[in-house]
Amino acid sequence: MSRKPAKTKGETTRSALMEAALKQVARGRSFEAMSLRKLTGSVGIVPTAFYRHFESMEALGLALVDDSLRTLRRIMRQAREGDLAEKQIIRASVNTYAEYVRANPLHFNFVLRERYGGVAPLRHAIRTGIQLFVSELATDLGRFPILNTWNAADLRMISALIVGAVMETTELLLEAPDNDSERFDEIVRTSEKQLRLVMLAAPQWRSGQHNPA
Amino acid sequence: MSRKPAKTKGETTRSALMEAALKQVARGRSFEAMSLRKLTGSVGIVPTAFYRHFESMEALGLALVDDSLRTLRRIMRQAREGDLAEKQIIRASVNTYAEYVRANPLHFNFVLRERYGGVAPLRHAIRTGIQLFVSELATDLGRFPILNTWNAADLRMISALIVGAVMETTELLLEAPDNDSERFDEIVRTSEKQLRLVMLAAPQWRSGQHNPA
DNA sequence: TGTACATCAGTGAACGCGCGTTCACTGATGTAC
DNA sequence: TGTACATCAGTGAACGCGCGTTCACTGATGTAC
Repeated sequence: MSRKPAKTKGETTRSALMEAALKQVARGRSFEAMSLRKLTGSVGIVPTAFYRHFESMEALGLALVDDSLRTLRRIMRQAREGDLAEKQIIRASVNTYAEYVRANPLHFNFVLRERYGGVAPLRHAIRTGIQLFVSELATDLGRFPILNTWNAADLRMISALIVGAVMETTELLLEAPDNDSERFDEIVRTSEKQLRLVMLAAPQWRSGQHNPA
Repeated sequence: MSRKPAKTKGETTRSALMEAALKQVARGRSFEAMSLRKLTGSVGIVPTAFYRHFESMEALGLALVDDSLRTLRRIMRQAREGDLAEKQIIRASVNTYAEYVRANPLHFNFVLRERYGGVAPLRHAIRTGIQLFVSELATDLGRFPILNTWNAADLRMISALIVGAVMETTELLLEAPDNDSERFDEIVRTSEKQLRLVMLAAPQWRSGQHNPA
């Protein structure tokens, strides 16, 4: 027996509630419009039992944001530990990322949808999380040879451009039918091209060229 | 008296309902979670009078999508009629666009939010509309000297990259406080830089360079 | 210009329904000694 | 190992509330002649 034994009954119900909520969002329902009664019904408990696990729907939502952002942080860390010098770094990163999205569709979907959702605390937590990614990516990009002379503002600018493009790509990946691997490859190749294009410009960038201070 | 006389009472109530709904969405409420009773209450009519103007909430939503996409189409057309040869075309376009967003925040906000919303028909109508913009932009970009040798797939690729970046910019513009013109300028300048960066890469792009067929 | 009628926008009572939340309860599992 | 007690997850009745929608109505505005 390990020190982390099987989940207690309460823990499994708790995660069943979270998973059911993620699936509802993936089916198109916004978290704001989700009903506590339907949610508990779908995991086979009585409505009042919900409160054994969460103080409120909002608390459930914040737990989902936490989990989802943790998933995103994991792929960021993984990318950061990759080989900077690798020749095909863009292709490798895009491939890794796309596989990861396919492996964790519910978390990526939740973040993309609820970033614009109607529940303010969730929306703000997600926005803050994404802003953090943009900052971290900016720092990471600054370590690339072709970008290490860039100032902080420009690194953030290119970082925001990349994050925006990657979010659109993620959207497309999530929409693609699960079994359509041709569509999947097409999206991945387009995303790779977009990043290559952006990076192609980097060496000749001069920050103020048309915009002298 | 003109040939287009003052709106009838019904027409003003109808647009009051639409405007009130747009404002609710701008305040953070998602359209899916909006209540017919609160909406009618906010324009000073009884709930049942709603049906004098729309068959259902969904019909209201679709009317809002129509209006909002029309607003977007207007700015696209305006951009298309601009001078292609103009030296500072990127700066001019970004400035025009940003002013336009500031002048029509409710429509832009509605499109950005409900693109991910929970009401499927609205979401799909918006998605289709945006895809159309991407295609049109691709066509327009193909007329630029530095891009006129590009193939259709690559034009769509760069077009999607640009639309993604512009949507993120729009998001930032909508979030900025109305009176903070410094913040407004900062967002506009960053957007301009992003587009300049993308265009800087264009002349040396070779479609298959790391991806031979 | 006056009259008769149709259309239109809004009213208010009423309905059945699903909602979140309260409460006192039950029975299973875990812990102390 | 056995017993007593505490904790925990789930139950089910009950509540008051806001919801969308129905219906028959009213009174103002528009139209035909």
